[in-house]
Amino acid sequence: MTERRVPDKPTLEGLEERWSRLWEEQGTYRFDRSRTREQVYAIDTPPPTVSGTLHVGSAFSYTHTDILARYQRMRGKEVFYPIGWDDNGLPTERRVQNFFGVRCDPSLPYDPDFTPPAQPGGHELPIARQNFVELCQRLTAEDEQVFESLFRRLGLSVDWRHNYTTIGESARAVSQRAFLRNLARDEAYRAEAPTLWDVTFRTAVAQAELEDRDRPGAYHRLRFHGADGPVFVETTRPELIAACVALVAHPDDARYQPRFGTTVRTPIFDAEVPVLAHHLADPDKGSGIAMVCTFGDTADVTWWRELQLPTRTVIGFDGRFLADPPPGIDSDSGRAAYAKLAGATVFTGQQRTVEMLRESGDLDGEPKPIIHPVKFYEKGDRPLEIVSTRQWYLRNGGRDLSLRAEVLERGRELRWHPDFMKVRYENWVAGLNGDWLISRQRFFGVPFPVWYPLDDSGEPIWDKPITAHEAALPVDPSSDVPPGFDAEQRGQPAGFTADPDIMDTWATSSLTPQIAGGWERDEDLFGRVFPMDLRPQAHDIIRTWLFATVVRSHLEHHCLPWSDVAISGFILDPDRKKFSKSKGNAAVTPAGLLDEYGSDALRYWSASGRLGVDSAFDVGQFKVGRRLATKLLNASRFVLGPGASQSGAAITEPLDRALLAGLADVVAEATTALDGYHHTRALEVTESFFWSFCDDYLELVKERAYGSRGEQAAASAHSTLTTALSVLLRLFAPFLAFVTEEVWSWWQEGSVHRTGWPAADELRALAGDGDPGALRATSVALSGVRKAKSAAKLSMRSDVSAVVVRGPQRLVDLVETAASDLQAAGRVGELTFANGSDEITVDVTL
RNA sequence: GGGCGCGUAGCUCAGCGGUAGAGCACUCGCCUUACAAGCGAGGGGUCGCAGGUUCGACACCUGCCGCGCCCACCA
Repeated sequence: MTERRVPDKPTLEGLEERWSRLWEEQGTYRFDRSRTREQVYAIDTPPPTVSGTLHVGSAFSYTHTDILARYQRMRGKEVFYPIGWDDNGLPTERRVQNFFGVRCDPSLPYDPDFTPPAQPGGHELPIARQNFVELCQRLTAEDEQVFESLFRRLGLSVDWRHNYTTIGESARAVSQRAFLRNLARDEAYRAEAPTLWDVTFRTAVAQAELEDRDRPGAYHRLRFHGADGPVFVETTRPELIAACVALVAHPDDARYQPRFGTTVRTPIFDAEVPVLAHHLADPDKGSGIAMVCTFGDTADVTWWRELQLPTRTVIGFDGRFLADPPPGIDSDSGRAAYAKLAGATVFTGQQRTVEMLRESGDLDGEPKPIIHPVKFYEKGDRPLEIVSTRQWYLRNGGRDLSLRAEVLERGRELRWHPDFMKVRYENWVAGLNGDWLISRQRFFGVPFPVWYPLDDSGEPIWDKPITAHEAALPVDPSSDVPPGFDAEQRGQPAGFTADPDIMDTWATSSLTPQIAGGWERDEDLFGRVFPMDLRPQAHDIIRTWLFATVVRSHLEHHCLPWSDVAISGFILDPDRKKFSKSKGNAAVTPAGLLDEYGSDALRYWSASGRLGVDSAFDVGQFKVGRRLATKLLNASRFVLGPGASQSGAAITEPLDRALLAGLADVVAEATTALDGYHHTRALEVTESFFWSFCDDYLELVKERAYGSRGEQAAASAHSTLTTALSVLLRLFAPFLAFVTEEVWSWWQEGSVHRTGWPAADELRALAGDGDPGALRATSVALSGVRKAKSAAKLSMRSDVSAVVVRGPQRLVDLVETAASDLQAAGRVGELTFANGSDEITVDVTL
């Protein structure tokens, strides 16, 4: 046995610093890339958005992943556990804007000597795109340091050498390469179409980034003028009358059947629009006839497309009314009315429109206030508009039903933990209403590796894009020159121009298995890790990250990107609302919690949350976790304390064998649970066994271990204690990474996290004929003795003159095998046994 | 409107066809050579409601109620 280094006063303080440093120095979690795919367990870790502070919910779910990683590593798998930072995209842009008080103005020239203002001023300072991107890189680099140190402190067993960022060179190259291949296979295409548009950020957004929010609105009942009398239409968006291109009612609606094929004139603007039939019109909504505008909502888009209506655009990219009226408004009165709206915001435009409607008498009655859902960009704070723009799309099954069936099938192939989360994927895919819009009119992201030739008058030829060579990736088309051109030809007639857009951040993060795995960069590595084993993530991004990753892998590799997905729940406020840091005291930030309770306590709290289940934040679990970790230190000190040198001795005592037999059952159950991704169950059975190990077994064998019954009986106890401790430490290791490593280091060589997971059959061999029931029954008897002392308000140390143990013969026999231990633990003078009722009871004579 | 999940002790949650469980909180004890940031003992629940299946239901089925979330072309 190796030398023991058991401290006199074991403590949790300082363990995190010490062990995270040693793990790094010793390369404990380094991936051994000589292993084959079959020997590897590869994890596609979510790259967190580095936007200042980590949410407790993230600490929660990242710990789930780490538990699985540590388990697989102990099972003998070589775990590929990289991590990345999601730094590209709008969150970073916003943070940079606020942090430095700047905004990106792409029309400005690059200033190589630019330094940001020391104090952000009252208004945002416009700076060049390149200067802006440099600030983004500078700030994210700082944020990433903070995140890395926090994750190390959490004890995540990632291999930090495989760190990547979504704005980094390899991520840009992978994103661009995958895009070029999509383009070559006609999976990516460029089209001009009505687009969901955020007027604050002035960018297109995708269906997956929408959310509904309830907002106040009002039904306005408008009078349209027809040859056969007025038609009344109810609308929440009267300001779009100028964009009206038709009225639609249901084909079966008798009220409007006579009108089909006729035209009416719009109020105020006096434009002529047809009355048409379409099955999507709902006779029960409003007056049963809807005003089709270009574009008020997605239903308008459907009608516009299916009824082949003209386009009358009134809202610009900035969310304001365009300067000139759309086609169709020809009368002087109509043009005059429009002039009152030109340049106004949507809100103001509505107010002015209502005023004009009142004046003209075309508002029937008063507006009826309602609360109704309005579509927002999830990161925006103004309602989305729909404008017609030219954008890049990626086919994802939104339009092509056979592709949709394929990606649905991929979803079914995937093993979901928990299984019911699969429904969200299927709901989402079934509800897709278009392909994936991947271009964004923003600045800090991966540019499209594409240029356009300019014709002789300097206009881009959009349908003849010039693509970069894969070998040149990553490229920045705004500074790099396309194949076959000179730099001087940029912007010149017959020259070229860069695609101005960047990719949606999900267009990059949907390729994390390829980025982390070295696709087309390190094919040897890629072959050892792809397709991966596990995608861990939360349920809010099933429709984005998970789905998009499945699509990219399906298109490029014709397979799933991973075999299993583990979905973590959310952490909610104690009042069941979504957790908000703003309520905030520092103790609910991960750093604050780590300061107060330590990593193992935080890991314990995380581990007690099942996959897929949202849980209320409860500081109680932190206390329990910390107590467990402390208990582990103290119990280990006893097990490894003086006299504990006879490990390896024969385990002869029935009680000892009973303990090991029970532990074998625990190992079996924990193993099954973890194999099935039920980490909470594994922790629960281990923890419960451990507490009874401490409270009952340890107390029962204490005297014997001190030598009260001679060397052989003591040796049996010590051998059992050290064997059990070794097993328990390994069962706890995935959960309590620090304290188990600390105790392991007192008496073992190497890291507990690189030792083998315990085997139930080896323990059973040691346990021989041991019966777990013997320990259970003896514990019940001991408890009876304690109860008698407690009722008499005596110390547990006080002597008892006589005890009779009664119960069914079989159980009494089992207790009798541990008679001396029971006698010693209970300080019982005379111990006798008798047949009795159907359970163990004790008669105590104090 | 459709779907998913949840509703068990004051709180956070396990359980699951055979007489209700844990931790926290609470009460009462105990300085006990691993641990007083500890240990021992105890009180506390008609398992959301109503039907049904069954010898037996907290568990299975049906319907309701409540909470949360996802999805939906929401004029």
